[in-house]
Amino acid sequence: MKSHLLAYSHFSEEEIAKVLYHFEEKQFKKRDLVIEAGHVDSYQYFITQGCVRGYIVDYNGKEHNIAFGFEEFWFGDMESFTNNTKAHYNYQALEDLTVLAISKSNWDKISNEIPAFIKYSRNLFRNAMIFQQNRIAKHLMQTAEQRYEQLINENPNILQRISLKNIASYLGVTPEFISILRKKAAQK
Amino acid sequence: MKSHLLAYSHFSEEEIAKVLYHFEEKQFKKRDLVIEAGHVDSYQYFITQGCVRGYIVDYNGKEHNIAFGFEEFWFGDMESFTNNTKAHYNYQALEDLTVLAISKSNWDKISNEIPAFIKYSRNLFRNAMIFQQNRIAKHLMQTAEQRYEQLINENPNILQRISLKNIASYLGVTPEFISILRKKAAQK
DNA sequence: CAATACTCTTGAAGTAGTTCAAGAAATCAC
DNA sequence: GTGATTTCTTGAACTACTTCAAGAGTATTG
Repeated sequence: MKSHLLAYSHFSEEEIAKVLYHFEEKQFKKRDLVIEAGHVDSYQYFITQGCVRGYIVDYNGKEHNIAFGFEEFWFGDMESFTNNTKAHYNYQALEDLTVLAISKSNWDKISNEIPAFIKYSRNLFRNAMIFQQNRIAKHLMQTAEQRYEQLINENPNILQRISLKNIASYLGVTPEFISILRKKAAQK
Repeated sequence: MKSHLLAYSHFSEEEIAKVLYHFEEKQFKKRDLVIEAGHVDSYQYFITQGCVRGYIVDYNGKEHNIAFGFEEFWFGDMESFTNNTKAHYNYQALEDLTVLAISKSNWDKISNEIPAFIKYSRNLFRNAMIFQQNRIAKHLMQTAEQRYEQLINENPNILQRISLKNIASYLGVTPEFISILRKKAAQK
């Protein structure tokens, strides 16, 4: 299962076993918080089943989704993980969730013992960086309507798993406005 | 000069020399394009003097700044560099510019020969990823006014080096609107 | 199988930010 | 140092998106 993903870099069989050995499987119920803002969280999580949303709460108590995660995605509060500081972001299970969790100490241990793992994580980070940069660019270039249409074109199944409200928050608009867009699209 | 930055990871003296050996210094005039969208660019650039803007051009021909770079910053079109595809972004010198450029082949060579370099680049990517994520979060949470004030509070010297127009584009608003905000702030 | 609580929609009124046009101030080029 | 170009400002009209309120539909809970 996980080895499939580890085709991201070049690992030997023993290395894969060694890596996998350092993960622990954890379960969460729908609506549970995996990571809570304000607390230090020294884990990274790899999703094997279910999905999550990452969000931040502003000074008015309003939530803003910054990311979704599905099967075979990594998530975690990277700043908290790296610097042992309090997490800025919350991560909540949107469905019953199974993850493989790895602690910072195990992460560092593997990094020191298995060079391919550093390469693997570097590739992960690089791809995440590219993704985020493209997301910012889209935000600057496109209207809410274009962002919504592109999102559902590129992820046709997302509507089955993520509520309109959460999609709206991710796109940076109100759910009401998405409703208006839908109506408009239906009339065409 | 560069060794200062290489304090990011642990390098021996020889390793630093070996790394530096693979860079070439390049000069650009103010307004020159270092990277041109639509062309493959297989370099990463480390700024020793000057500053740049990264931007993308939309279907209406409008430019949107996605990043600025100053001394001791890296920049490059990571997607083009990694996958040998055409760059999506342009990078333009905003002042006369001196960079240390490293080709993809030298980058890969160093990565294979010097494990500390992979660690170094992984840390760079990780920090970039955190930065971008925080930028997205700010965009979702804050008004243009808050984003502008935070930007100049955190980078008090930026106004001396970056034009209002370019700052506005980076923040995702029109220059006219920044003018309005300034007037409003001055009246307080 | 009610009761409660979310989710999505609709509409009317409001606001943050845009567009266009034009002028003043600063910078650049020769 | 003068003409040309670019930068910043101002104002008036406009629009993309928000807010608030209320109702219908769908899940979730005991």
